[in-house]
Amino acid sequence: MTGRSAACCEKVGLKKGPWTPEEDQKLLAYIEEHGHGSWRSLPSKAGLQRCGKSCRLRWTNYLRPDIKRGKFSLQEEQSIIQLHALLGNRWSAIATHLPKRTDNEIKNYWNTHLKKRLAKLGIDPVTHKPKNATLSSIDGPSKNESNLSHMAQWESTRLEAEARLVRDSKLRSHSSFKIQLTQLGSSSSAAYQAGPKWHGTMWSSKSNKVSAGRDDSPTSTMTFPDQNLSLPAALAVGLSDHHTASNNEFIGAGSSSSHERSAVLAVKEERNEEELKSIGKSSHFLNIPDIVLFPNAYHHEGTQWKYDHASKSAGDVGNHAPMVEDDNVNLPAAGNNNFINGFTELIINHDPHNTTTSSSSDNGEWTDDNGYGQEISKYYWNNILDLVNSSPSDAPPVF
DNA sequence: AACACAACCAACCGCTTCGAC
DNA sequence: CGTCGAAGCGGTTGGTTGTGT
Repeated sequence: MTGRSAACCEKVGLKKGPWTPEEDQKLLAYIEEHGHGSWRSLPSKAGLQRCGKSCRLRWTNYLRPDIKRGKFSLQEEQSIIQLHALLGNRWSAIATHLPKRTDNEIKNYWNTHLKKRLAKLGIDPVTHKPKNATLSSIDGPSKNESNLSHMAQWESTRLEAEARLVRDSKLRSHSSFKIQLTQLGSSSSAAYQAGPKWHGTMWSSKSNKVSAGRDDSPTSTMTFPDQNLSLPAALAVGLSDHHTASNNEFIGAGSSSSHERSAVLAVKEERNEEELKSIGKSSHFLNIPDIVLFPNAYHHEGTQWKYDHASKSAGDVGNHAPMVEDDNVNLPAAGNNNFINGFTELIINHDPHNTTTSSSSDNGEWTDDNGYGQEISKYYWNNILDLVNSSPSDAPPVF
């Protein structure tokens, strides 16, 4: 960017640059007593020689009391990576899933740490796919990959909607509202019966809880004709005062393709603030295998791979340990995740548990020569999609 | 000790979106 | 419906700090 012309700070005498402790104190004291009100008028009232915008940024990115500072935890890193895979550079949306972290902080952390780490692993930080992957056939993307992509799109939409919910909940601090999805027909609808993998893990527990008292409002199905899969939809929610308003309004989920699918969402305002807060929690802490992100943190002991916390570091990506499945390694475990297992089987036509044959190339990139790249991609995207499924047991349903 | 380079991150700019009028 | 101000958002900059030579 060239030639900064601070449009909002054109007024002569307004200070720019780093904030001093005295300025921080003035801003804090004023907001604690009066709230921020109008940012434009705040600086003069607070005795600050700053523009309102600068004050707002300082408050939202640094001074706010609910901000957590300091190192990002492994779980936070995983969440950022996986949410980024779904949402892209929508930092504010990502931030809503990481409590007490600002979008600015997440963005900085991504640009300075995570993006580089993924690049070193041979994963394109934009597409989140192995750079040299040959996952697509010569004729183009496979059906499975296509479906995976579609699902990722849906989840992206849904997560964005969640982010909006969380944002809106903050704006509605004095009003409670509830959201309720209703389903087309009943839980015995064709869509709902389509597959135990979808039904049982990805949606049913959540949608069942919120569908009590359902009315006859239409709901959606998402269908993958190739696999005879359909999803109970309730996938996307855009909820804000002016966008959703009345009961049972169609929100407009989904959009994209010629694929046979439809989504209708019925929403009822009936969600209290605590529920909304929990939405923030519900999608945290996803599981990209540590061994992928921190291969040097693992070492072999006998027949097992062990995790060494001291060895884990951002730069620790040079030597790759083999991908193994072990209690000590954070991989999706067989049998404890119906959806992931089922979906994995759907997209990759071989034993999903056989992850022991792998290697890396000399330049440190994951290779596809013997399936390593595929394995990583599989786990990567499985875990991204597992996001939906990762609600802690104490968290109320998202939908 | 001095310098060069890299990494980090707070703060900035400008575009977009939203809401009031 | 159009206009305008405020706020939100993402990309980028540049000062500071850390590390290597």
